[in-house]
Order: sequence, then C-alpha cells, then structure tokens
Amino acid sequence: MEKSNDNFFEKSYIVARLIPYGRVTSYGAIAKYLGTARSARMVGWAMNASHNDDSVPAHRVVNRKGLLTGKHHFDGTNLMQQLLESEGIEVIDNQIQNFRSVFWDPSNELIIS
DNA sequence: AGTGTGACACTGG
DNA sequence: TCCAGTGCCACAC
Repeated sequence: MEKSNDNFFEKSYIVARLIPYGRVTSYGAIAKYLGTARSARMVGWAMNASHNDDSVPAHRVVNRKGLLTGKHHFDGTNLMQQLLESEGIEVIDNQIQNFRSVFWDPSNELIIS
C-alpha cells in the first residue's frame, strides 16, 4: 500500500508529467489541483526533489507570471529556457511570451481519480 | 515540538 | 502589469 507520507510530492510529479507538450502551468495551478492552493511553494519544493525523477518535466512549471523562476535550479542556466523553446514556447529574458496562450490548467483539463 | 525555509499567490497602491 | 508587503502550507533539522 502507498504511503500517504509523500502523497503531496507524488501527486505533484503526476500532474507535472501530465502537462502536454508545448504547454506550461503554474505552481499554484498544480497546488490548487492537489487541493492545497496555498501550498504552491511546496510544489516547487516537490519539483526540487523531482530531480531524482527524470520523468518530471519541471521546466514546464513556472510561476503565475510565466517567469522561469526555477531555471536557476536546473543544470544549466539556460537549460530550462532551451527546453521550453524546443517545445515551441517563446521565452524572452526568462519570461514566457504569450503565457496565457500556452498556459495549461490541470484543474481545467484533468481530473485525478 | 519548535524554528527556519521556499522553483508561490494574493492584496493594496 | 508592476512593486512591495503579507500569508500560506508542507517539509527538513
């Protein structure tokens, strides 16, 4: 049986993996989707631990402003931006262009059983 | 059990 | 939308 200890982290990974190609979401959106909208920061923390899991596209998760706040935590300084641009997302100065257009809200598109 | 921390979000100006 | 300040929750020690 699963341990409810890391439930929050696990769910964060699940949602992150569900982010479609060429789309991004915010920490708050994921947190809200998990039922803890106030724990948006924890999502970032979870992503930090997700480095252990290569299956988690943390580069597709940004803050609500569309700013690549977490790119600093990536291997390279521009790695996160490179990945996003590689998916067709325009990023200028750590700021996602047309953020609203590429924004993907999990609670608006998904439902975890 | 308490303190510190954080890849955020919200509010007011 | 931006800036500054405040609140928030969960995790690590």
